[in-house]
Amino acid sequence: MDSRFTQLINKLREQGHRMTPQRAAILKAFTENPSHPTVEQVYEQVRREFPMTSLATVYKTVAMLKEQGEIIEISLGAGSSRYDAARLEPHAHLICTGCSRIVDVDDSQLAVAPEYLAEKYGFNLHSQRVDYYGLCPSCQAAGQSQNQP
Amino acid sequence: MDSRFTQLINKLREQGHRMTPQRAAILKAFTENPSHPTVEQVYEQVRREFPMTSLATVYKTVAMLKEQGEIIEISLGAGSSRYDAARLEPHAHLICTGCSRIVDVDDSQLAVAPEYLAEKYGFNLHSQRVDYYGLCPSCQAAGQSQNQP
DNA sequence: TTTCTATTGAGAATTATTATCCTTTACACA
DNA sequence: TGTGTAAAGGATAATAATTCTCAATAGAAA
Repeated sequence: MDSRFTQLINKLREQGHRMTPQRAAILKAFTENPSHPTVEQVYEQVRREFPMTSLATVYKTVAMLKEQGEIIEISLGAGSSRYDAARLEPHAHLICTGCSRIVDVDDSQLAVAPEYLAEKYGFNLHSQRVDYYGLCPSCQAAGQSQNQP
Repeated sequence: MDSRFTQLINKLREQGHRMTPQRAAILKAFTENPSHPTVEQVYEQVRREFPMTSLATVYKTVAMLKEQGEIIEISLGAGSSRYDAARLEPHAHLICTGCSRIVDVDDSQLAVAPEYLAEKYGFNLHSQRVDYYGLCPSCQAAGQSQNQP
């Protein structure tokens, strides 16, 4: 079974997108980083291998992935957006308001009722976002104050 | 029983916050507008009554309300954040990716498992965000394309 | 009233993201 | 293996949202 990275490369190629070394490195960075990185973080990572890469290229790649529904944007209101391209199956996030850590949560209990809502309100749903905000164990221990999301 | 607006005014007063006419108007605009307005929209509304009000004042008020946990920010990645200060009870949103309309959803089925997660992952949760993205009935009828959130 | 300090207003500054525009290059096809 | 062409890249300017700054104003407690 192919990795998410390989699958994504193939899918994009089939759709007629060109595969440049920069683009492949960006895709690799996004799909293989489980910490929900920012554009800036991916940019730094890619630059270690391709030092001439432009930040604009990372943004353009993100825009393309969004169009394809292959990346999920987690915008927290303040600072840069975080991205989740490692996994597409619907899942929830635990977001620490102390240190901004984002933890993925897989739980059958969480994938609730989109089809029920679709019927009740007439919406045709295509994606979802379920985030819980709070303090992670280490920030609780450190006695961090709770900033709002 | 007092309105959300009145309750909020009282709570803030008790906490030692001063109540200026601008601030009261901003609070009223946020708490009594059910359409999840942006800062800019509240600013426009408040200016009709107090034309000298500054946009910065609205932002400062939002920051204060965030600190108090009295407003929920819905940042959509592109454009301005939307705010929900009309109701604090946990509820979900149906967000139309065609016209950006945000519909509140009250449903017991949706308030899932925070305490369960808190235990499992050791997080101390204080708020949540449950958003479903899709097309509202009128955008479906209009054949709008589905932009990602 | 007076005093004290939170709050305001106006605009500058900052930050993230998008747009521009010219160059480079992936890739289909000869 | 070349070649044409349009997609993609790079550098930087532009835009948009939000935050900061600081002097002036005005709640509210005494």
